[in-house]
Amino acid sequence: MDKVRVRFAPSPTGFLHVGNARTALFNWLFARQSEGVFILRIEDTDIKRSASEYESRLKKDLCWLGLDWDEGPDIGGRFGPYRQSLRIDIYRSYTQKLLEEGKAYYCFCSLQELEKERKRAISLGKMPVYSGRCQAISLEEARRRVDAGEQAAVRLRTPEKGDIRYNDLVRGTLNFDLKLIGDPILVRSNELPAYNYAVVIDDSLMEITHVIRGEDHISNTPRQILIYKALSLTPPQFVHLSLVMGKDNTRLSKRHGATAIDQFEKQGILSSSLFNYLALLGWAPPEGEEVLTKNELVELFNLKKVSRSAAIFDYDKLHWINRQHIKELSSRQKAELAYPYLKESKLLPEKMTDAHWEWLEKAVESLIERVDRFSDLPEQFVKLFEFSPSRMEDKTKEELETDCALRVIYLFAEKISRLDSFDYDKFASLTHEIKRETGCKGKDLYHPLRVALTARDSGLDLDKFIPLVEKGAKLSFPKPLKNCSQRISEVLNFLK
RNA sequence: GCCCCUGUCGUCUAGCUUGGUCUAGGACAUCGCCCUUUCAAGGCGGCAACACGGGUUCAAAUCCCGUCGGGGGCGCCA
Repeated sequence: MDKVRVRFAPSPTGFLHVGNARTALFNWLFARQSEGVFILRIEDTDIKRSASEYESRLKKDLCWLGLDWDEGPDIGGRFGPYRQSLRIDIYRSYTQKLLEEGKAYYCFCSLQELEKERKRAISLGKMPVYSGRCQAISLEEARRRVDAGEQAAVRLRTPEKGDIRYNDLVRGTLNFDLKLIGDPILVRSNELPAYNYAVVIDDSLMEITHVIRGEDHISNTPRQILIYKALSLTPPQFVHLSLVMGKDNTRLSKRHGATAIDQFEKQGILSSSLFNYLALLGWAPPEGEEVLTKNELVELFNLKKVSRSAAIFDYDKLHWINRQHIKELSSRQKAELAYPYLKESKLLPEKMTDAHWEWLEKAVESLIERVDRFSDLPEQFVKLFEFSPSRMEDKTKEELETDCALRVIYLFAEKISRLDSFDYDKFASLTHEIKRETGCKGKDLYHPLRVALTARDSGLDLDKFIPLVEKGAKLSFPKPLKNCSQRISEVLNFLK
């Protein structure tokens, strides 16, 4: 079998979004697992909408996701250039050939005329198809008119009867009636190639073996096959992927949540998590194990097993997968990933000492399991830094005012004031004494202490909380961390 | 409107090619229980689907036909 060559061919008219990214990812996965070549080609023939900022954003996002290309703009390759705007001469030479052979013809119809015909066809309940009116104009006459400055597009002359069928790797045989396909535009009157034409020439010249793209291209495929035929070229294997939808079953868009790839990055979704989730959208691993690394996915992926029906993007599952991937990180990695969010929230200083990092590693290790993205971490850290008995909820405050609670807290305050240092071991022995002296135990003993130390009725285990607060109190933070003894005396003041 | 694609738990899916092993499996979400001084995490368990109607067959999620639903396309956009 020939070496697999696939391509991702975005037009630089917007950011890389989930749908495109998944198409790119499936192409990449297929290329890597078959030890083939993954090509990036920029389809920038729509000069009005294309912009180079988008191209660099696209490339940046692909890199972040870990989709590296073997041939493409900037890095080049044997089949360049990889930007369509640089290939205009190539298309032009093919056009001349088609025109001479009579396989294509100039069309002088105005946009208004065409629009009118289209509307009429629809109102008659028919598929709008170009009438073929300009087919009769001879090449000599057409050239004369073009030289005289008349605007003309170039159309492919297609057969009127019969059908076009092709095999789609995930959908099987697809059949299209030629009566419903008009003569497609090859070259627009501004002399730039139309999408269907440029794609065929590029895919063929770049020796693409498999065209893996979105389902929205299914109906372009017969037109493209017609172009391959006119050019005496062999079409590649086509693979049409179903589309990605939002919760309400409409095409995924901003109102469903994040859709641009860099938004996920900003939220603290690991690229390995998005990669993993995207691969699972429309495909399932044979053994059912869903949390997978890039390498495992390359190994297990099977293009033929891709689902034919549209899939809804599920943020919950993405988040769950992200959690699983975060767990695999080392403490240091977690801390480094968490830091920017915490610095941004003014919880951590600009300059971090070794002691800060050591503390942060422990803090993140304890708190990360309560969130599924790094962007949610600051609100967990706030619970550590913020201690204000006066802002306690009434319900929580009441829990402090029971008989047992009051006795426990006062006794604890008295005992802690006699210590010059505090840690969890000391906490354990104090509570042991308090239990003996007050007779309060279990929840009656621990819960008041939790509330007194945190001003909240839920949170970290105290064996994690106490060391964090005690060690943190010795470090400098934008907003200082109070130690246990400070906290208890504030609560006492508050209760008076 | 016309053409094309598609239809298994709320969601992603396994099973469908080669009917029986499917009282339809897994995962997310949800609910409950356990663990636990709280919350979270974790462990265990529950709820929950073959779109509908006809065939074919001893037997259909699996094959055939129809209906309905969802999506896409119908550009000198890509």
